Amino acid sequence: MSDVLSAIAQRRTQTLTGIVQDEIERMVLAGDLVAGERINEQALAARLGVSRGPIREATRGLVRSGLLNSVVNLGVFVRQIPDDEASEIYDVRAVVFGFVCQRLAARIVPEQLDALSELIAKMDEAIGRGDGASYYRLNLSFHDAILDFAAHGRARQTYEALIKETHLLRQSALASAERMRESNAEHREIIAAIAAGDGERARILAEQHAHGGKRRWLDSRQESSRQESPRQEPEARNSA
Amino acid sequence: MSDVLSAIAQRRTQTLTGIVQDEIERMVLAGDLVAGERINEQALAARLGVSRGPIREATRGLVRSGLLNSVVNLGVFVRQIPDDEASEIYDVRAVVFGFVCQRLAARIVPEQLDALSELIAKMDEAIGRGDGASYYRLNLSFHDAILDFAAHGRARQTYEALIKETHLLRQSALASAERMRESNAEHREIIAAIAAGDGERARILAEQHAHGGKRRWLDSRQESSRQESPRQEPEARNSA
DNA sequence: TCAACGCCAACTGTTGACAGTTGGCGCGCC
DNA sequence: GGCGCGCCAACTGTCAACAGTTGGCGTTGA
Repeated sequence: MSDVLSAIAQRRTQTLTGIVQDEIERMVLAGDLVAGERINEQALAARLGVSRGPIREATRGLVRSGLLNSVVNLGVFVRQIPDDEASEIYDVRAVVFGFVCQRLAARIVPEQLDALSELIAKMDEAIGRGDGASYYRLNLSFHDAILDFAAHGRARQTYEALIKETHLLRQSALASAERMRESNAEHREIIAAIAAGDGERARILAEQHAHGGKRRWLDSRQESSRQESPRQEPEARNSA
Repeated sequence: MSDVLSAIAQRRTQTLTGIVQDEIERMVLAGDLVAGERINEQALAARLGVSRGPIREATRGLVRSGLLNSVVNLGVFVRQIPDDEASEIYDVRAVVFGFVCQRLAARIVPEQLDALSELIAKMDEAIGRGDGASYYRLNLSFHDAILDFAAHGRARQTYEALIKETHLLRQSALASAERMRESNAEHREIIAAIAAGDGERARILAEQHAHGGKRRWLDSRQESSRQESPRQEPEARNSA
């Protein structure tokens, strides 16, 4: 948090709103703010040493991008994604990821292929060590690398926006070794198709992989189904 | 414009920011604000009878959704989409539209099929009359109907966000009768595949159709290539 | 004549204050 | 004791004012 304050002090070059926006986004994605929680403007303003203006502007932006949820006269809340909508997000993510992999198959260069293979190997190692946290991180890097190499700014942007929303889902990272192994096997297949220049196959596999993520999420959800009921979130009540 | 004022007066139920946001979005999409133009906070605030706060919050949201572009200390500008990015937007739009059509093929009901066929027939009529404006409107309705019938909220949301951005492109509607005819023939093929329940084919055709839109845009762009050079827009200059 | 410097108006970034709303707490009535 | 009403604190929505920055215009000097 102190580095946040310093950021505000230092960079007068970028606007406070931008900094606050990044900070709120970070807090949400890091889990400092859990889904359904209200964001207290005054408190946050005081904590970041700014007035409520920049806070409000920042939240307005995050509302638009789907991370937050605004209710008139009650404030903004960290968005709670209903199950059916989460499912839809996975669907769209799948087709975008499929497109990206297909594109990558047509333009990948050897050193990129090496980098991806190395990530897969490292993920295997992490699974062997039972190191779920490392696997999670490597998995993100893997998908990041693919997005990078595909060099399609808009696909990347769309994909990342969707990813951020799925981060709002509960316990996204709790994966069994079995599931990790399954997932990494799919990675290997995708890369093989990309390496072979078979875009059509890469796309199909990538879509299946993303749908696998959806299935794995559903499974893990079901396992922990009779946990505490999620807190109630005020949903939009627009009369218009 | 007067109805905007009344909206502000009447509905205290929704926030001014929301109304302002809708209004700016409308102005941008309607062409009242052209790409590259700056949005004067004071002037707009005065015109809508509100203070600068709601204006700033509204613009912040639209920046996040890609319609506007903010430069520190200079203000917000109607976003100008570079050609390469426009091309990317068409790409993503294509895969999303493909997905939607594939999905629709698996769930369409007869009356929906009739509605779509009727729209295609009306478009043919419009082409026959040389009525480009009607064709444009019907074309939007057609795609809207498909999005509706597919009943996939997130795909729809993603697609519409992309559509809005392409509306920022210059002269999106100037289409020759030849292009309209070509486009509508593609519509017919897509619907035929959907009617046959052939999702795979519907998807491929839908993607080709969307890419056709990209090509038609490129063509029309090239025709009017040596028009006035687009005004310079201050682009992001984030030092961080 | 031209270039560089400095002043100035306009506008954005930010703040603090005011007004209206919401949900809860306590009091009073049944 | 339970239910309903009204008051109150907290918070959001909105506004007007202040401070800093930017780009342009005029001036001055070579």
